[in-house]
Formats: sequence, C-alpha cells, structure tokens
Amino acid sequence: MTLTRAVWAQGIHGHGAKRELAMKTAEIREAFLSYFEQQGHTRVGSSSLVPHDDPTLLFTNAGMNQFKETFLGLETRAYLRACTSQKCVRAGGKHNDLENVGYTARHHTFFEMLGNFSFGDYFKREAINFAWTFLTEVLKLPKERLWITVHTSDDEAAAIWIDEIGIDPSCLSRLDEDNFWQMGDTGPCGPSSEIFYDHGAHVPGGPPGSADDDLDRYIEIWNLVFMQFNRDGAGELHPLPAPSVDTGMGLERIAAVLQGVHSNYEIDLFQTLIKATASALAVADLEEKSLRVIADHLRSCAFLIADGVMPSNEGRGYVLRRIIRRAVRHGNKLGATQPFFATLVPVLVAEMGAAYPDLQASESAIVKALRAEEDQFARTLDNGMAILEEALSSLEGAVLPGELVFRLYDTYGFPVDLTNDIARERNLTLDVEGYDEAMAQQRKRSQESGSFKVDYNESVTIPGETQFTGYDSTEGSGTILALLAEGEMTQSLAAGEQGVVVLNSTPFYGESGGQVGDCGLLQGDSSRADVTDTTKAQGHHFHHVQVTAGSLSVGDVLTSTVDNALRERIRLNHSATHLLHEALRRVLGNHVVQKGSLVDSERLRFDFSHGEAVSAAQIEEITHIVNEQIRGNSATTTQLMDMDSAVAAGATALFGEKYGDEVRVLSMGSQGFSVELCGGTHVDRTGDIGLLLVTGESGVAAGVRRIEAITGKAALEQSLASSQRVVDVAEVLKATPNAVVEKASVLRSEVRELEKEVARLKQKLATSSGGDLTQSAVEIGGIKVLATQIEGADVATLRETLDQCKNKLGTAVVLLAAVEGDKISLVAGVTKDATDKVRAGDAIKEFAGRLGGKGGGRPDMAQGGGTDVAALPAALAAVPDWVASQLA
RNA sequence: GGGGCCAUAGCUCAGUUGGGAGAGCGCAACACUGGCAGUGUUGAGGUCGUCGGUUCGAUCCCGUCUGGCUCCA
Repeated sequence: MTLTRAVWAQGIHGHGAKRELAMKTAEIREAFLSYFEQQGHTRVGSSSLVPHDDPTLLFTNAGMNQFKETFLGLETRAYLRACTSQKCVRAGGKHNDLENVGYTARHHTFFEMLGNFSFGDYFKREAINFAWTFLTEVLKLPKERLWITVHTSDDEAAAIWIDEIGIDPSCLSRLDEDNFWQMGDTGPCGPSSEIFYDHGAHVPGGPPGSADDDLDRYIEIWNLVFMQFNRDGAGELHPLPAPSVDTGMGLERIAAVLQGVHSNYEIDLFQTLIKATASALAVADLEEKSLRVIADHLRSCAFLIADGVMPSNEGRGYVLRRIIRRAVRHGNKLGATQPFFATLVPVLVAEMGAAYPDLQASESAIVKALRAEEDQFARTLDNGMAILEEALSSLEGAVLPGELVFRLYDTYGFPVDLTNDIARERNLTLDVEGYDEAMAQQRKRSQESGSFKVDYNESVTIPGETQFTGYDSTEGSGTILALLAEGEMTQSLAAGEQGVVVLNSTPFYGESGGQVGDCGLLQGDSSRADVTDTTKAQGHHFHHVQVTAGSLSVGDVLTSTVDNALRERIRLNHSATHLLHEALRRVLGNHVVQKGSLVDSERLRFDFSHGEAVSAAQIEEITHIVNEQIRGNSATTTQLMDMDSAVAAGATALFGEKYGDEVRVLSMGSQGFSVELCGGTHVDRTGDIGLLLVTGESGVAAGVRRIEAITGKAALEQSLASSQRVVDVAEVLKATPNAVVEKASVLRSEVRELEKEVARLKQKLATSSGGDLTQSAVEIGGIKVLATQIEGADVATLRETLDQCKNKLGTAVVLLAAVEGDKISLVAGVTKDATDKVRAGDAIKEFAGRLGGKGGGRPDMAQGGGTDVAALPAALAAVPDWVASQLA
C-alpha cells in the first residue's frame, strides 16, 4: 500500500513536488466555471438536492437534472449555454452502493458534478474542443495521458477527435453501449464520448474496451453526451431538430488526477475532513476506512439538511437517517463514546461554505439536526442492547436465530452488523439464512402493496404547452389537442366515458404548489363533460372528465367554465397559506421551511420544518399576525420577473413548485409582508380572506409539524359554533360564559374532595361493618365461616370489608355479596393458614355459578358476579355446608 | 404506500392462566448531624394514551383513533 501510494504520488508529471503545487478542489471548481463563462456560458447555481416535480428521482444525481425539461423542449431558458457545479447525492434507490462507500477509491454518497450544457446551440465540435482545451490548457494535463472513447456509430465525433484535435487513433476506442446515453426508454438520447486519464503503465489495467478496463489505470474523467435523437414508443430513433449537449465531470475525480493521488479520499478537501474527524475521535491512523466513511457521509448529510431534508422514517428523510446512522456506527467503531458527528459540521462549512452559501446559512440547523439524530440513535442502540441481552440470557445453542436478528433490526432498528459484533465476542454465530428469508418477505409485502398511480410523463408525449388564462378569468374556450383514456391516447371520448382532455388554452388551474386543481364544466356544440380534477404534466393541463352528453373529439372547440364558488374558497385558503407561512417564520424562526401544503375548498394544511410542537401561545400569536394582515386589506400584487430579480426581491421559493426562467412573484400584506414565488390563484385584497382560524397542530414526521386552518365563511361559522358551545356549557354548569373556566375548575376540585371523602367513608364503613359482621360467623371444623350481604357496597368496599373480616376472625372463610340493580358482586377470602383446605377461587366458582354468573381469583382472594338476585339468600345460607364438604 | 413494536407516578421503567396499581430516582414534611453533604421516617403524586367491544370483572384480550420508535418500498 505504502509503495503504491508513493508511486501514485509521483503525480502527473512524474515528480512528487507537483502535488504540493497542484490546484485545490475549490480552485478547480472555480476554474471550470469561469472558463465556460468565458466561452459564453451562463453560470447557473446548483439546484437543490431535492428534485422538484420529479417523483421518479429520490435525489438530484446529475448535472442535467435541473435542465431535464429544457432538453425535452418543455421549457425554455433565457440562455442557450450553461455551466454548473451541481451537488449530487447517490444513495438509496436503484444504484444503492451505500455499503461500498469508504471502502473503494471513488464511491461517494455526495459528489459534485461539473457540467457544461448546450440547449440547441453548439454541438459535437465545440463540446469536444471546449473539453480538450480546458483539460490541456487550463488544467495543463499532458495530452499523451488522455484516452478517448466514441460510440461505434459516431464517425462524426471520431473524425473531430482525430483530424481536428489530433488524437492518436491508437488512443481512441469505439464502444457500443458504454457510449450511448438515454434518459429513459423513450425521449432524448444520443451517442457519448468519454475522456479517460491514463495513470501510467505501473498501474494495473487496460484501456477502455479491453478485458481489464475496470482496473485503475484508465479512469473516466469526463462524459460528453450528444443528444441528437428522440426515441419513440416503438424504439425508433428520430433526429432532433436542435441537438443538445450535456456533459459531466466528477470534481473529486479530476481533483485526484491533478493532485496525483489514487483515491478521491486523498484530495485536499477530504484530507481536511478526515484529519478533523481523526482529531475529534483521537484516531492516529489516517488510513482508517471508517474515517473516509464519516467524511463522505458528513458531506451528504449536511447538504441534504441544508436543502430541507430531515431525518425521518420514510422517503428521502429515511435515506438521510440511514446515512447518519452509518456514519455514527463507524465513529463508534473508532471508539467514539460521545456524539461527535455534529461537531464536524463547522469544518465542512469552512471548506465548502464559500461555494455553497446555503450550506453556510444552514450551519446551526445542520448541527442541531445531526445532534438530535445522534442522540436518538444512541437511545435506539441502548434499547436494542437491552433486548439482545435479554434474548442472549435465555439462548440455547451457539446460533442466534435469524428471526431474532431480523426482529431486532426491523422493529427496534438495531444494526445487524452490531448484532454480529456482539455475537462474535461471545462465540456465537448468526443464522444469516433465516434473517435473509425474513427480510425477503418484508420486501415482498412492501412491494405488493405499492401504489399504481398512472404516470402520464412515462406513457404519452404531447407536444407544445397549454396556455393558462385562469389568473384573470374563470371562463374561456380552447381547442382539444389530445384525449386520453386509461393512460392511452385516443381520438374521441363518448358519453359515459371517463378520460383526460388536453386543451390549447384553459382557465382551469392544474394541481401544483399544493393547490388542488379546479373543477367545472367543458361544453361543445352538442357535448358536455364534467371536470372532476385538473392536473399538470409536460407543460399541459390535464382535465380529468366524465363525459355526460355527446362525444368529444380531437380538434373540437370547447367552452370552459370553472366552478367559481369552489375556486373562490380555494383562493381564500391559498392566500391565507402565504400569510401563515410568513407568520410562522416570524414567530418560530427562519428555520421554518415549507415541507408541503394542501389547499382545497374546505381547508388548508401546511407542513413545515420545526423541531417541536408549536405551543398554544405561539399559535395564538401566529393567528393574530395573520388576521392583522387580513384586516390591513392591502392589495395583492403579482409580478413576472426572472429568477435572479425575484431572489433579489427577497422571494421565498415554494417546495414542489417548478420554476421556469420567468417566475411569478406574489406579494401580499402590508409593506411586502409575504413575498413568495407562486403560480397559484389568489385573492385581490387580503381582506377577502375574512378570517383565519387554526383548527389543529400535529406532527407529521420527526422535525416536521403540520398546521391546519380554515378561512372565510367556514372560519366564521366555526368560531360562532364554539362560542355557542361555551354558552351551552355555561348553562349546564350554571355559570356565566365568562366564568366557565373558573367554575369548571372549582367543580373539578370539589369532585376530587368528594371522591376522597367517599373513599374515607367507605373505608370507615368497611372497618365498622367488618366488626359487626364477625358476630354472625359460624365455626366449621375450626374455621370461622362468614357469608353475608352488604347493602350499597361496591366492589372496592367489599374487598376492604373482606380484609377487615379476615383480620378479625383469624382462621376464616368469608364470602361477601352486594346487589346493585340486577347484578350481584361477590368476593371471597380465605386466610392464608386455611388455603390448603379451602380455596377462595373454588368458593367463587361454586357460588357465582349458583347465581348465574362466573368468577375466579387466587386461593386467598377471589372475585365474581351473578345475576340471579332471588337465589342469593339461599346461596349465602349454603356456604357453611359447602365449607364442610370441602373439609371432608 | 405496507409491516412490526411501544404508550403505567414529574423522570426511567416493572407488572401473564383477566381478579386488590408497584420499584428506583425526583418532590414535600419531619427527625438525626457543628456546617456542607448525607442518613432515616412519613407523605403527596395515577380516569394504566383515546374511544368502543368481549367479560360477572380489562392496565392485561380484540378493534378504532392519537402520539412516539423502527424496518421495507
């Protein structure tokens, strides 16, 4: 290892000194972006790790993610050339190599992807020239170390490389599948060209396309994708009118090459993190794999939290939780006894905060969230450990059952590798097969119940865009562009059928930004369809309809009418959501970020990041702030502007909303109280909302709270109804409405006093009557037998009395009964010194049976009941004889 | 979206053929001790998460809801 490292460290020019002079990771990032800016590219910020509007993608995993719609032609940008340094996360989902991270040279959960993009502007020639110039002139990589691959069909690219760049044909491979890229089974695709770096003959491995090309000598550093075809549903390729370019170069890889190191973990950025971790955990060996795991995971966790993901038990939050816990486990392996992970955050922020201001701004939130999760995990481990110890104490044999291992993991979150460590310490092994079997069943269950929501993005392609006219009007007309039935394109929909109508223009709002879609009516000359919902996909509004008369055909012109009353109520709720959001931020703090929202005609629901329950006092304050804004009755303004201006104006972007170049900025409340990007429909003046009333506050997931509220007429009615309830309560309590609380609390303490008094009296009654009752006991074979009825006693009193009787009688058998309505309660007691002859349980079974009931208990005390009140005197009279029979 | 587990005193938790609500810590009062600290005694504190069902009887069995933990997708 040491030898190999020395060889690697000789670096690209063959002498180790260069490593010291090599560009830092941050300098490479900046060099890339400024080079492409000079080539006419717009420097675009990294998009969030949480992809908006793409449910198929767990996390942003490539530079092109934020441009997907642009490549598909569904949206246009203000520029034709762009360059980015995109933060990416790969964990969970399809390519889940979480377990490899830290143990290989180039696997990461988080990485940065440098990319330059052309949207129908330049193509292969320029893309290749840019890449070559940047690598050889800006980064000064030696040309002879670079190896090129081109698709078998792509003579054009091969010719550019060989004839124009001057690549030696022997350093160029023509590959098939490795050099073809596609977004999905259909859609844009094309050949790619990759640039490899040759670490030199002293490293094992062959050039791309050879048998041992997966070894470390040739490392892919840059992938240039030439999007020139559109693949249709039948698999046919059609040339795109405006071919595009998408490239990607892993920042950590190129840094490793430039710094002359073998593993990405040896670049300056990672070394800083690793050293900080080693120092925090007092670990001397910097080669320790666990340090790499922690350094890698620190990056993904911090950036995910900065983008609003919080540890939880599902979806993205769950992936984050797993990464955090894996990091903490590795810390524990290195001997950590205290929470350490969160303490590393400042080091990361110092290293990367300049390039990612969001990270810097979220520092305290990241520390808080990581610390909380570390504490939670520690509790989980303690708990699991206790259960494991318990199971081990009664274990027979030397194998831990798979079922137990699985249950520890599944139910209590106790990591299997930890179970394994503990088992090994005690010379035990795990039943891995049984564990795998249980896990396979769990997977099967989950998959079988997966949802089957139709994803129109996958099944059909509709060109163009629907024009939305609904901000100004709730009526309009439009031509049918397409009809869908059961997810398939169709030419017509007949009366009685359900389907989807796509128009070229519509006033119907499509579900987005948490606001539900509009309902209403579509009418043709002789046709009519009810719109039950409107959704958005591919830039189009999908009207989900039930045809009620005539039939609809592609090309028909329809009159569209939105259900105005419904729309009006939705507007109130949606506008109130914006005021609520800002009020929450002012009262609870700026860490409040929208995590989801649902706005319909009945109510509004707003989910946001916040660590603890919102107190009643805080809710009151929030309600005041919102209603103050409503009473202010200021005009709502919407402005279209580009994204940069919007951010400059202080606009907050809403989660789940897709923004094009031109965004709609909504200002509401006095003096720009709330400024947000939003495409929804809103009130003209805040006063239209009338009133906002919070109806509930609850938790959705760890770190996420939910507030539900109502507005307008509904809020007023609710408010009136609760006032009326107070009046009603006051009447029942015989108090004035203003004094109900006081009255209720007085009554409650009175009830308490009375209950205590009753308990005292019962006790007294039991003591005195116990004494009286003992008079009537008869003696059978040396045992005093007492069987009697007590008026008005309950079960607790019977028991008390029973104890008193036993105390006073010495050796005794006692049976006491009380009648309430048509129900008889029985208790039986036998003093300890007689339980070997007579058992209380037997007595109860016998006499409860005679009274049409059942009962049971211990030998010295038993309870039961019956219903045959008439038979009670005879039953009690028979007790002495029964005792005699037991003694016989 | 689909499973599993949990909810008992202010806190940490015990509590099985369904039959009388407990421990430790903390709290209060009193006593001992020169002070601090401590020790001892006594006491307060519980609709056993919610609502419903089964049962003579439910903290316990069944179901609903709420909250928390956890795994899978």
